[in-house]
Amino acid sequence: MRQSRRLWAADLRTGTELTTATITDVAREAGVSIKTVSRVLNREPNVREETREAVLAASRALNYRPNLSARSLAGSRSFLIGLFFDNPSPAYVSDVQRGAVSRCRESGYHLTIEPVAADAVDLEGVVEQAVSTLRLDGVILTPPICDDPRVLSVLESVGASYVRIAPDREKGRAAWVGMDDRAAAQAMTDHLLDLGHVDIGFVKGHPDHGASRLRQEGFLQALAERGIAPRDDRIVQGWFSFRSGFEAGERLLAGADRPTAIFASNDDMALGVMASATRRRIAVPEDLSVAGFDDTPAARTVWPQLTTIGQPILEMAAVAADLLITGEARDFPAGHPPGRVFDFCLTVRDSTTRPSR
Amino acid sequence: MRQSRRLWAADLRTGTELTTATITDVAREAGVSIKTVSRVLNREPNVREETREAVLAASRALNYRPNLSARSLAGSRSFLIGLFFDNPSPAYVSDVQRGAVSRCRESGYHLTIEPVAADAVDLEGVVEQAVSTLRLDGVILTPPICDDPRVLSVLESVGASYVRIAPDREKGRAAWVGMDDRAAAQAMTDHLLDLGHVDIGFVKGHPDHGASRLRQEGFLQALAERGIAPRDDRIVQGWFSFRSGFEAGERLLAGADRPTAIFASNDDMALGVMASATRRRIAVPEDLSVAGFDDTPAARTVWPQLTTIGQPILEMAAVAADLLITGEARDFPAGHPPGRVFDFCLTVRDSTTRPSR
DNA sequence: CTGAAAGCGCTTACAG
DNA sequence: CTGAAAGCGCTTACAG
Repeated sequence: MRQSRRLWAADLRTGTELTTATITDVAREAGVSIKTVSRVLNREPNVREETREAVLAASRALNYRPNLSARSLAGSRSFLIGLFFDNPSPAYVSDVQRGAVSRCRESGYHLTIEPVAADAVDLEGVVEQAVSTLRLDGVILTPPICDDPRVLSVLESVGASYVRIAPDREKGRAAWVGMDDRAAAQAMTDHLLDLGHVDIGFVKGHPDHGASRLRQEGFLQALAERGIAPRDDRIVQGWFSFRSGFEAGERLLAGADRPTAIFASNDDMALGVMASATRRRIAVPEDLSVAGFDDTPAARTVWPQLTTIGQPILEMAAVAADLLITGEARDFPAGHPPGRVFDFCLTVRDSTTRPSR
Repeated sequence: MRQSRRLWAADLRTGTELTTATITDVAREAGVSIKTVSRVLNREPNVREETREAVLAASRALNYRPNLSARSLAGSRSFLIGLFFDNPSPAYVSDVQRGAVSRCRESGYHLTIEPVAADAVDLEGVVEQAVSTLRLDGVILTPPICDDPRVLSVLESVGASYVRIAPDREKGRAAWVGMDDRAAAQAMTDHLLDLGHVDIGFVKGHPDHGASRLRQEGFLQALAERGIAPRDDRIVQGWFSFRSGFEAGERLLAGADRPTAIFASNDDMALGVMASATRRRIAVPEDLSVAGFDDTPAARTVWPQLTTIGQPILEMAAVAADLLITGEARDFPAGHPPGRVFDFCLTVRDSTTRPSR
């Protein structure tokens, strides 16, 4: 039974398109078989240039849009990539989305999103359901989801290929993109040391995030290379939140014996440190240099603007999508998945300067 | 020809699932026809409870996941909703996504995203391409895309139903959800007046956004109701950016004749005003009360925390998805689409207090 | 309350 | 270089 009514004649008359042209319509218009249309659209070889042009012309004339459901059902690809995330930060997620979509568009792929809670009881269920019903061609994972063993296992069990952004462990398990957090933290510390600071406070990140450890290592490494012994009371635990940064600032800035600079493991905490300084009438950067990490939009939304570390998140996400689309994320020698380290960018703004004492 | 190999026996042996069960497998397992399985899964009536349970049991046993592509190709629904946005702000978009997805999950829908540039040359093309190839069941539009006549036209021409979030004009054209910007701005102004402020500065929003006009009207209305004549030099143009807020602050706070409170049309500008005050050693809130609008995360990431207006964005987005899923966004009397106004929330924090003079 | 048949719009595997 | 046939996994429309 024919289920949808075609109204080409009517369409031409009224100017309205109630239906969409199918591959059959294009084939008829071009005077070829649907297989040939399929060849042209999929850029398969062995099509005469003349035939090819006729198909393209017919396709354009009818404003043909291949039906993704049909392609997916018949073929092995769904042209859908899934992004699973548990909001590290809206700005970060936004960049990941834009980067991934830009690459997807080049190849006719689309991006579906699945915001999830890292501590959800049925996290695996949500992942499995989405991958199976949508037949996702690939999955992109951001921290901390990218390090959840349950998620990785379920993806592998259903045979889905995936790329991890900034994974912390088991990098030999699947494709990934990331940056060198340790080197970046070291570079920032060097920046402060170069300005003349020798007494630098450090606010640690959330203990569950692998990046926290690496950033601290980079900080200590930089000090060590200059022969500076770190003072235990200058290193304070934080949780990546504004409030934890504020509290760290209160501790580090109490009393006369205080550091001339503070390096916080992310921007939110750096803003907290700045707020604490403001409250104590300690001028930034004149009396205290403050540095962050991440280059969030907020880094430019404070006074003075924050010196921080930026990552090419758009590009990292685009490459993640690329690994999925090209199939590189699926086909790799066991234990040797493709991985790529991106450059960071040390952005010096107004919150750091030479020490006044 | 059979194209995919089924390896049930092997699966059982190895414990790996290389294939996914289909409706045929479930039907066989339950001893019914595929039509009956379809009925149960789609919650259609006329199925014996006993049969129904057998199907459900078989479905669970085989871990059956209906293939969305097949459902979409055969039926009239794709179970896909598209979200088109041009980043008003990452935090806003993030909330919209989470709200929409939460409602989608309840009904087995998924969300695809299409970040677009409002000034893109081929904006219509991107929209048309996505809607046609994905067979989107519905589209959600955020400002300023929701007011782009080209986008609305192309959606209507392909017969897509859509819901606009916070549209500014032609509300009779399609379904929408929104809030009362004027009433919210009036409430904020009343808050400042109630504290005892009579000389209040106002920073206008971006002239292209409908909300800007409404917020200014609310501000003026509140003053008018107390018989206070607005001073022209107390109203400054802004562009919703931190920098424009900072510059507005510099103008409003120069000299001794300055307002005791400033109401900025969004949080970013309010933060700019606060930065300007800090630079001028004007204490907030002691010497100057500052109020914002939007309740962005940054509102709590400053010192003092910002008094502002919050919107139930999650809920608004969930209702938008609901209107699409239930079909209410499609079937409505001409010129009378469903629309819903949500309550705002005046959140008083630390940046506003009684005037000191 | 249940099912057999046809069809959705593509791709795959072959044949020529 | 091109095409006819079969099939992907569902829903629709109909019959009983």
